[in-house]
Amino acid sequence: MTRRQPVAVCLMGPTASGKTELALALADVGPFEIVSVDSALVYRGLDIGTAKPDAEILERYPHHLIDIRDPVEPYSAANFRVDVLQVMDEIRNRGHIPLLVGGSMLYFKALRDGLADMPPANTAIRESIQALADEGGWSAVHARLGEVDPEAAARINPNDPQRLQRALEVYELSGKSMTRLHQESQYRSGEPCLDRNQCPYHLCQIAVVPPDRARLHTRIEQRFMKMLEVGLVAEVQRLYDRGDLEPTLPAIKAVGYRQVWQYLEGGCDYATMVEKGIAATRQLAKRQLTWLRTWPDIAVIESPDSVSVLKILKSGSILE
RNA sequence: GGCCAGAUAGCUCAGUCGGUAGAGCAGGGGACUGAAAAUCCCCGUGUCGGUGGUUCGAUUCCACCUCUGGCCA
Repeated sequence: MTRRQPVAVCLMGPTASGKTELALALADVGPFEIVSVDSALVYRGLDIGTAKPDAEILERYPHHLIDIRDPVEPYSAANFRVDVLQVMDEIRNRGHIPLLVGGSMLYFKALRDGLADMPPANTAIRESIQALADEGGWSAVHARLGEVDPEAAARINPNDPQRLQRALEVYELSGKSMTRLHQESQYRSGEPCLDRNQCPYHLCQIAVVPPDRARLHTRIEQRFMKMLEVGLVAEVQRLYDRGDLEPTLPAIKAVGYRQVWQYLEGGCDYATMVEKGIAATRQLAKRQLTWLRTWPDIAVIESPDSVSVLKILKSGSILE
C-alpha cells in the first residue's frame, strides 16, 4: 500500500495509564523515535512530579521535546506545533517513524488540525487586560470584548478569565477579532485553505483508555505517594528557592507542583496538600478522557499492551 | 461517674420559629485555537445517630439510649 504522506504513530491516554512504558516497549521492536507530547515534560527541573522518564531511560530511549524550556519560559501549543513538525521531519529523514506519546490533547489537536494565524501571547497586553479586570472585574473585560468581537464574547463564558484575556489580547495586538482571524485561516479567497492547517503526516492514533475508573484512581494515588517518597517536595523546594518563579507560570501550575508550592508557602498543611495533589491528578485524567471520548479516527486499547498496538500497526501497514 | 457541646451528602459544615433539607470540597458529565497538567460550564434523596413521646404532621420540641469531643471529679 502506498501513501502520499509519511506516517506517524500517536499514543494518547490519561495520566497514569502506562503510555510511557508502552512507548519504550514499542521502541524496542520498531524503527521508532519517541516524541513527548506533554506540556509539563518540556520544563527542565520538573522531573518527579511529571513522571518524567529518568536519565538512564532517556539515555537508552531518547525522547524529543523533553527539557526544552526553563520553567520561567512559558511553552505553548503553537510552540509545540512548530517544534514537533520540525522534529518529525528530522526523524523521517533518518528513516525512522515518529512515535508521539503524551496526554496534552490540545497539542495533539494543534498538530492534527493546525492553529489559526494569530499573534502570540504578549505580556504587556496581558497585564493591561489584567488591570482592567482588577478595576472592573472580568465582566468589564467581557463587555469590552463584546464591542470588538461579539461572537467571541457570546461564545466565551464571562467567568473564564483565560479565554477572555486571550480573545481581547488577539484583538489588541492585531486589530482584528479572533473570530475573523479564525475564519481567515480556514478560507482564503473563498477557497478552503488547507496548506497551513493540514497535517503533513498520516497519523495512526491509538489511545490507552482504562475501562475501570476506580482502578485508575488507585494508580494515581499510589503514584503520587511514590512521588512524595522519592522527593517531590524537595524538587519543588528547589524551584521555590530560585526566587524567580511565580505560581502563575504554567510550569508551577502543573498538577502536583501547584499543590506542593502552596504547601511550601504555608497555604495548607501536608495532608491537605497530598489530598489536593491526588484530586488534581484525577481531575486531569478525567479531562483527558473527555477529549478521547469523541476523538475521531482513534483505535482504543484498554491497557498499555504492546502486542495489541503492534497488531493495529500491522493491520494499518505501518509495520511489516 | 457528673456536666456541657456535637451527631445532617463520600468529607467539612449550614439550616429547618414543626410541613422530610443546601453550601464548599470530593465525585460524575461536558466545553476546549499561543497558559491546556490551563481555564470554564452543568449535575445534590441523604434511614437529617437509635428508640419512644407530644403533634394532623418530628430531621426540627421532649425523654431515654448509643457514639464522639471538651470540662469537672
